[in-house]
Amino acid sequence: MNIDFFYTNPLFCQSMPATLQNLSHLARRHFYKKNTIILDHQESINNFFYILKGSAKLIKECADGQEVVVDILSQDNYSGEAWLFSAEKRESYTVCSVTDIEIFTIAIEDLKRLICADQVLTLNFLQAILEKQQTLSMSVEHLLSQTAAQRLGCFLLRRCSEPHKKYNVQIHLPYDKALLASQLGMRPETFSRALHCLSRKCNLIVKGEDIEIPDLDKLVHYVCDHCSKVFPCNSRIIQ
Amino acid sequence: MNIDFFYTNPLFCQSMPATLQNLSHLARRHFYKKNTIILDHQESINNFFYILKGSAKLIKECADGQEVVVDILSQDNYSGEAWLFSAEKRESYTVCSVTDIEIFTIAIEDLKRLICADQVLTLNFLQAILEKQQTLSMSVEHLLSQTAAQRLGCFLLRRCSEPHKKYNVQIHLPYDKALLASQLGMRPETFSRALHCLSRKCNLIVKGEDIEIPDLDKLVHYVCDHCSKVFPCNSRIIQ
DNA sequence: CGAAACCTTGACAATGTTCAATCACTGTGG
DNA sequence: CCACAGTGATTGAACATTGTCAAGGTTTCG
Repeated sequence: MNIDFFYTNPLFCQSMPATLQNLSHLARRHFYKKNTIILDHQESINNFFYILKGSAKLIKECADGQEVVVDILSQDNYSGEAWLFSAEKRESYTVCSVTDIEIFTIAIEDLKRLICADQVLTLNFLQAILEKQQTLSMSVEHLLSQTAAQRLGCFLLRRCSEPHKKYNVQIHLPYDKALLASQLGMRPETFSRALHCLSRKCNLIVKGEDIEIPDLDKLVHYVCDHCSKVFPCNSRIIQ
Repeated sequence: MNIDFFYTNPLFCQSMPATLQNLSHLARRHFYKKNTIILDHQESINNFFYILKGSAKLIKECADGQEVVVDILSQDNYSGEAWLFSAEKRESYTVCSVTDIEIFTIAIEDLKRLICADQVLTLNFLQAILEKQQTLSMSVEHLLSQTAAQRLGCFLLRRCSEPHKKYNVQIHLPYDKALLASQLGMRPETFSRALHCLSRKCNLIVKGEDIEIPDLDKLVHYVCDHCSKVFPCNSRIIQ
């Protein structure tokens, strides 16, 4: 892959020149159409991947056949780092594109070697993964304590690009309502009702995938009173 | 703190001698009685802590006063690493002892300096935090897809010390049922009913805090069919 | 024994799921 | 251009799960 990417990307750029060189040799670029499996169970265990453009969902499948969307990743998100140091690899997931997508992959073993040989890269990964951990930990808190409508409201708030604009904020939903629903831990029907509930209680105006928030504080009050964080909280999801 | 601890602890022992020396100078040991606040909001932001003996709960408080138990930590667990590299520290929690407890703390800034100066320590932290991340990610999956009874059953399975013993397995609940309930994301009443449900459907025999599982496979079937992992899964919680 | 803490139970309310029906939008072929 | 199929979104009704509140039971410990 083009070395310029690694020279400018925050996760990699501070590494040693030799590391960047190696990365550019070992990373493989891929393009996929919307709704295709981009990493199957086997591949997801052995590869780190980074989204250059587009978004993808991580799907876990249960013994009984049910599928759970455990995460949705967009540009500059990545996954697969979980298996860097773990010998036992019982767990796996399928990665499926949500839009047309451009990614690069690198074999876990190769990445591990590079990380172990470069202190700065190790530190960058440590930092990046701590940020990811905070988002995960927030998800847990929300699933434990918030209703469906509050989780949806929180999602909308985290998509506000200018947190200090308080009136007539415009938002566009980034993907299918059904997919969004599963990310937020609810059925599409519940999602639909939750959105309706927010439009009643917080005066949202919903037009298909476009949502207008006339008075942000109303939504903040409805959502953030039941969360330990203070709006505008860290875990923004602007894409 | 005694340097011997650092020389033998898996998270620290491979670091450079100078690092271990520094750790032992900078770490402060503390003892607390059951049910006391061991780190308040302010302290939890500025300190890494490690449990030497006992257990503690992490509590987040919402704007409306409600409290959520986001995690329960036991011996050799730690927390506070989230703020190692994050400048903005809007989030915080209170740490409260669940048993009599012995911990050591170290100022985040000190730990950060040591980590940045020691490649092996950085790698060890990266590895440890990736393991933590897997557990968190499992929690999300369970909260998204399992019922209260299944989550409880999963907890019980993860406490089985010998995964290959299939019959008449004995388990002891590690703390209050109410606390356990909140960790599993349910009310005490729901917990009580979930336990009752398991005793009916999977033949568990409940005697106060002691539980006997005559036939493990029955429970595994009830719980793990709705999970992407295969029993005995990695995330054990034996204490 | 008696108080306090913890746990359980029942009745009911709130929330979310399931299933079926309908609607809205889009693209296709005639 | 229209009819039609297909997909995604919404709605209603029945149901399942979980939460809430109040009461009563159990255990522990002085």
